[in-house]
Amino acid sequence: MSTPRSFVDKIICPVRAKRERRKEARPGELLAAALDLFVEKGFAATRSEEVAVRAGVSKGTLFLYFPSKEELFKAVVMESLGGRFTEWNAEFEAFEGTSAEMLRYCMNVWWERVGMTKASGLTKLMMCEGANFPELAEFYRREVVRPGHDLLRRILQRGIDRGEFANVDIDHAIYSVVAPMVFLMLWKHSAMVCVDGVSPLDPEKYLATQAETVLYGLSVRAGDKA
Amino acid sequence: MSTPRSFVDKIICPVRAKRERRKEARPGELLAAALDLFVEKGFAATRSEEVAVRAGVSKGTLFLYFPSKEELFKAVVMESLGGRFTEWNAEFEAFEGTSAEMLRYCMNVWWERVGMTKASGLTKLMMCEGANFPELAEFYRREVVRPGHDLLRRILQRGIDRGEFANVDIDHAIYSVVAPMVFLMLWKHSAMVCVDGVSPLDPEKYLATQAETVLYGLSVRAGDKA
Amino acid sequence: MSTPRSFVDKIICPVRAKRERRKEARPGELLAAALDLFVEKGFAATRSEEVAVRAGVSKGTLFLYFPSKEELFKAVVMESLGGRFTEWNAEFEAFEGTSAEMLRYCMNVWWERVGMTKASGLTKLMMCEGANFPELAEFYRREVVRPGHDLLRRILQRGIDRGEFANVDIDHAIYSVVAPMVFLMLWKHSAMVCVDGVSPLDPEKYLATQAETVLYGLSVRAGDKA
Amino acid sequence: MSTPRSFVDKIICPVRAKRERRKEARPGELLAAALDLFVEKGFAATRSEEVAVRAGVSKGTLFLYFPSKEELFKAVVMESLGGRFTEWNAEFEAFEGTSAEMLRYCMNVWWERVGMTKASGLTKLMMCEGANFPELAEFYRREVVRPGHDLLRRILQRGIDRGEFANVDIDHAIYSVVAPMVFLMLWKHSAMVCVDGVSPLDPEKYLATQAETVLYGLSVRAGDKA
DNA sequence: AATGAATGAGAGTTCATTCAT
DNA sequence: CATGAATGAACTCTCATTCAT
Repeated sequence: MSTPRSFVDKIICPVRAKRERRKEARPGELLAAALDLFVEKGFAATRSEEVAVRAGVSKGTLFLYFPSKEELFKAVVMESLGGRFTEWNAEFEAFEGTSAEMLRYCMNVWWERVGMTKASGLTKLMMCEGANFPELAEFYRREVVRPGHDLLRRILQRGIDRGEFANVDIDHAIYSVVAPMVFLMLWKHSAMVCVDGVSPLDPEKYLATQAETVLYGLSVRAGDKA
Repeated sequence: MSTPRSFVDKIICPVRAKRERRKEARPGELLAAALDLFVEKGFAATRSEEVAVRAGVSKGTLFLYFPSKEELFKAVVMESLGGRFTEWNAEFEAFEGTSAEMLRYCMNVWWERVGMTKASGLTKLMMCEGANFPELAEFYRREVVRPGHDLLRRILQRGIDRGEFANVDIDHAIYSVVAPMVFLMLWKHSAMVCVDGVSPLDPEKYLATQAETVLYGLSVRAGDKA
Repeated sequence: MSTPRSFVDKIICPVRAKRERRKEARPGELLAAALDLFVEKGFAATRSEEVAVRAGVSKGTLFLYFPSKEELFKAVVMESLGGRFTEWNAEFEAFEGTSAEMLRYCMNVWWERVGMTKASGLTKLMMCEGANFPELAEFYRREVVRPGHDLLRRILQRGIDRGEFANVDIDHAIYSVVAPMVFLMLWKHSAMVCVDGVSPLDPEKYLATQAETVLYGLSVRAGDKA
Repeated sequence: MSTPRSFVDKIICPVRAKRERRKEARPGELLAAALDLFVEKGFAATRSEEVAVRAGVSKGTLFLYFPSKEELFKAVVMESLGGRFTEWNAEFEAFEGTSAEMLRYCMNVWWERVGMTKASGLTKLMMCEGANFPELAEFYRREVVRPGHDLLRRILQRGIDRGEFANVDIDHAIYSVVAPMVFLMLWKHSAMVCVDGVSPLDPEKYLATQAETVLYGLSVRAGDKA
């Protein structure tokens, strides 16, 4: 399908005539504007024209690059999340160290690259509007949720295979890792409704605590059967 | 179906003409239909006519009972949540037992009466769409969030006053109690996006664990007594 | 057609049981309420229910007495204007005095019975909304404009026949008499749009002046051919 | 057709792509269609879509140029009346001649530019529907009534200052001038209700007569000089 | 006779999408 | 490639009229 030249392209050809550069940059600017607005107002409430205006182009141009609002959203998801799993998978494939360190590292980089960025708003958005846009929900599950779970599964399996983790039910363990991440994303993007003041939650600390809790649950203790 | 009928509706007059009977039931039927649809599709995505049709009446009839979609939503919120606080407050006013028991009981009945019912979908809805409907968000904060926080504040204050709880920062403690509730509501209504199969989360167990964590944080330990 | 028991009926049977009296009075109360509201807000902008409420009955009752809003309006017109011409015609048939006195008297009683009453609002209403409700306009012309012109025509014809008035073109003369009346009605009911303060127009004086102007135009002067 | 094109529209660029040409013409076409329909049917009874269709576009296009029906009406008022006062004021600022001539000239050009054009229907409309649309009434008073009265006031004041007019109450004098204009507009647009045939009123003659009456009232006569 | 709950056509307005330029 | 004028289906809300009670 039509996901246009991604951020990767920018690295390939660094020098260009200004006009040409802008042209090449169009999709990226549109995706950035779309990400901003989708996160800020949701999918349904974001008007196509607003995206175009924020990207500095006209309404028509948006539809030149993305055949519909839904495809635009999918492209945003791929740019921000789905398209980065090959990179992330490779990074973790090459990881050397204990599986506990690997899991901690995973949660940390997740926070840096997703949790604390606008991209986390996309997950919140899908939780809010997924039911109204089944095709988007399915796409998100396929391109983000599944690869994410698979990555975690490989980390956990590595730990078990190496005898570092207890032989727990992996699906259940995945959820233990994912739950605090999801909670953080929701809290970050929706807290204003439920608390009057500012959220007194320190995400890094919260995440570190949850990581240790999970790791404790995964630890091989006396009496466990290998 | 499990939408709790309003107090008034329970006082039924057994013998009545058909038309009259329907009239008495209308607001309740409309509120039930609205709750269903708002929770299912969100506020913006729910069309007024759908609510009417699901309640078995025509578009116009809905506006006979509620002057606008926003007022309908407010009525749903009052029926399901806001209007029940006087009852709940009275119940807790009369509570006898330790403050720890009181807090545990609070979280349990919250789950039974809100968390596990459709009403929990309203909180999720507000977190998702609150930014797009500021008046509704303000209403929700005034009629649900504030009374809820006040109820918790009284429980915590009682514990502190009786020397059962440490002299912690109450606002912070309220958040500790509310956070897992909020998380559960969001999880329950959005899990389909984040997990492939059924969520392996056991809400009661999760809630019980969180309650004990909070209570541990509130416990008076040696060396405290600021 | 269904013009219901008119005001006349009230004179006929003065003593009645209270309940019965109210019943009999219904149409009159509805007509009074309708006149008020039509004059105040116009025909299209007056809601049927408002009329019913102001008359102290329910919406359904209104349609029991008048099959539609248009028929209600016609009944109001008949009650206030159209139905009074037989009485007025008889009164002028019996008039003794000069035709000039007759014309002055005509304009004076018009002011007392129509111009200064709410009924004058109906003429303004027809001028404003007549184009949108052709059937009402036709009805109004037939039942009010035509009889009114006929009455004036007879007065003028009497004056000419008796040699009191010059042998002018009667249709044109009718207009000379009607114009200031229409002007007064429009001014009375619409001035607020065109002047900031209160209208400084004294209707009686204005009318008297206009009457003398018209009479001067009708006067038989030297050189006129009889 | 005789709707006066706005100043801007007159500056036409003879060579242009068809689409572009249409776009330039759109607002004017819509305003012309709106003026027609508002005058013909009134504000409330004119449907937005009708205006669009008469201008040869679709419903949506209307709202591309005017954000609401009320704003459309205001634009029509400005195009036809409110926006022309700067031009008219300048014209009268430059007037040389007696103040009596000035007043006669004022009433004459008013008839040519407003009274006999469709624009006069807007005044009739405001008198009919002003009470139902208070914001429009206020706008009309501010943008049309007030500037009109101010223009007249300056003429009258000039006459008094130059000793050409008696030192009368100016507000009262303004009304004397305005009243026949208002009457003419109402008569013109509503005569079909009040007369069977064609109105035998000659507006120019009527206006000239009224002008002389007013001027007589303003004339400085022996014994005045308060 | 009287009620008022119910109806549904119709109004103003929005916005994703198309396409002539 | 880029534009932005144009479209029209869809949405919320109103109100004259009906009819079961």
